[in-house]
Amino acid sequence: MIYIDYRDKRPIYEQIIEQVERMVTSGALQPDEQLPSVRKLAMDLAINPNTISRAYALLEQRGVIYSRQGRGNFISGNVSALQDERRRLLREKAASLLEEAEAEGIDLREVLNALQEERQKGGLQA
Amino acid sequence: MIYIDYRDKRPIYEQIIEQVERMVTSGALQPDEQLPSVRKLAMDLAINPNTISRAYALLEQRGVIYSRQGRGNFISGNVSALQDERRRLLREKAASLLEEAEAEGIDLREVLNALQEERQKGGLQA
Amino acid sequence: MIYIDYRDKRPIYEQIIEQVERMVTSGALQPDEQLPSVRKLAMDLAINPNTISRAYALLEQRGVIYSRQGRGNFISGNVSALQDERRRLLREKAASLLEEAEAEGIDLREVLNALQEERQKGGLQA
Amino acid sequence: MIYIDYRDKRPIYEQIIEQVERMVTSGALQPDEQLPSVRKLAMDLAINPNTISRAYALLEQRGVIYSRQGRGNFISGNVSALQDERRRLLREKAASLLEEAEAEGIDLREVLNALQEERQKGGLQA
DNA sequence: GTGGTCTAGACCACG
DNA sequence: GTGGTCTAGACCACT
Repeated sequence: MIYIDYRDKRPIYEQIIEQVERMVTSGALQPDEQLPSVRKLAMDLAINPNTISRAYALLEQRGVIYSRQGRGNFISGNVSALQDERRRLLREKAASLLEEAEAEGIDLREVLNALQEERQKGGLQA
Repeated sequence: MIYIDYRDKRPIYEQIIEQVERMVTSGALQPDEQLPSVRKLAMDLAINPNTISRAYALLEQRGVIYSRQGRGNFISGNVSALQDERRRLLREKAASLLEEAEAEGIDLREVLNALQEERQKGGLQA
Repeated sequence: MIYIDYRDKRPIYEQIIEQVERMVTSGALQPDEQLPSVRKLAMDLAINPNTISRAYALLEQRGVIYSRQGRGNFISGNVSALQDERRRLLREKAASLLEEAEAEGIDLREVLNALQEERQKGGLQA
Repeated sequence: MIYIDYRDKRPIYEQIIEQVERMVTSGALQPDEQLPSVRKLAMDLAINPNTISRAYALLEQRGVIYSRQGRGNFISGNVSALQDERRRLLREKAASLLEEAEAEGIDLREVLNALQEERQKGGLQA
C-alpha cells in the first residue's frame, strides 16, 4: 500500500506523507478511515517507528489526519482543503519553473507539448 | 553581483553556484573572465571563505570554471555544455511537474496561462 | 580496508576516492552495499571527519556512491560508467606518456617489456 | 620560444622547466648557451619574475643550467645526466601506469598499439 | 596576494 | 546513530 524508494533523495517521512495525501485526494482513503498503526507500518516497511510517527504528526499538523489517544490515526474530513493546498503548491512550483525557463530563454509550453508527444509514442511501446 | 538569501532553504554554496551558472549562460560572465577571489567574495558576502571555496570547487568539477593556484578562478569556455545540462534539468523538472499536475487532475497549461496574465497586471504596479 | 599513505603527495581525500573506485570496479564493493560511516572511517584512519565527508561527497558527485541523510553512504549501481571513465583516463595517460617517450626517442614497449621481466625476477624474491 | 598554457593544471614554473629541459635534450639549446634574463623572460611572458627565478633556481639545482652572478644563466654541459634523469622518470611513470592498467585488467600494450594505429590514420588528415 | 588541504568543532535534519 | 552545512583558523604551494 505504501512503499519506500530508498534511492529517492527525499526523506522517508516525506515519501510517506506524499503517498497518504495522494491516496486521500484520489479517494483511495476515505474520511474517518483508519490508518495502520505506527508500529505495524514500521514493521511492514522495516523502518524506524520514529519515522512513521513523524510522518503522522506532520499529516495531523496539516489537517490531513486526526489522531485519537489509544485508538489510532484516521483520515480527516476536509479533503477539499487538502486539494486546495496541493494546488497552491503546484502553482508555486509552476511559477518558479516558469521563471527559470524564461531566464534560460525557453518557452515552457513548447517543452510541455514535446513531453506529451513523447509520452504518446512511448505509451505504445510500454 | 552575487547575493545570498538567508530565508532560502538551499545551502549558501548552492545559491552561489546557481547564480554563477546563470551569469555564465546569460553571457554576463565571459570565458576566461576572472571571478572574485575566494577571500574577497567571502568578505563581501560576510561568510566563511571555505563556503566560497566549496562553491568554486563544485563549479570547477562541473566544468563551469577552472581554478589555478596562485592566480584565481576563471570562467571556462564550454558554455554550451552547461546550457545543455541546465535545459536537461529544466525538462526533467517540467516532466515531474506535469506528472504531478495530471495526478491532481489539473491542466498545467492553464496554470501557466493564469500565471502570465497575473504577471502582466502585476507588472503595471511594479 | 582503506589506508592512507602520508608520503603520497596526493591529498588524503583523493587517495580514499581512488581506493573506493578500485574496489567498485574490481567488484570488492557491490551495488547498494553500505560504506563505513563518515565518523567511523574517520576514527579508523585517525583523520578528520570532514576529509572523509569530502571524499564521499565527490564520489557521490561522480555517481560512484549515493548518500542518504540519517542512513549512510551506499555504492550506486552504474559500475560500467565508472569503468568506462577510468579506462578513458588510462588511455589519456598512455597517450601522453607515449608522446613523451617518443620526444625522448625511447620505445615505450621496450620499457614495458623490461619492467615485466624485472617483476618476474622480483616476484621470486617476494 | 617558451610559451605558457594558462589552462594547464601544472604550475607555470614547471611548464618552463619542462620546456627548457626538452630544448636541452633535443639539442635546441647547446651547452654554455645563455638563457634569457629573468627580467626579460618575465616581460616576454607577462608573468611574475619570481616565477622565472624559481624555474631557473630549480633548473640549476638539477644541474641543467648554471648561473654566474651578474652575467646570467647558461646551459650546463652534462646533457647525458639530464637524459638519464628524464628516462628514469619516464620509466617510473610507465611502471605506475602498467600497475594501474593491470589492476583494471587491461593490456597496456594493446592500448599503445591502438593509439599508434589511430595516429597513422589521423596523421593523414592533419 | 591567490587557491588547496586539513583540523576542530558546532548545529541541523533524518532514522 | 547517520550525513550535511557552516565557521574558524592553520599551513602549504604558487604568482
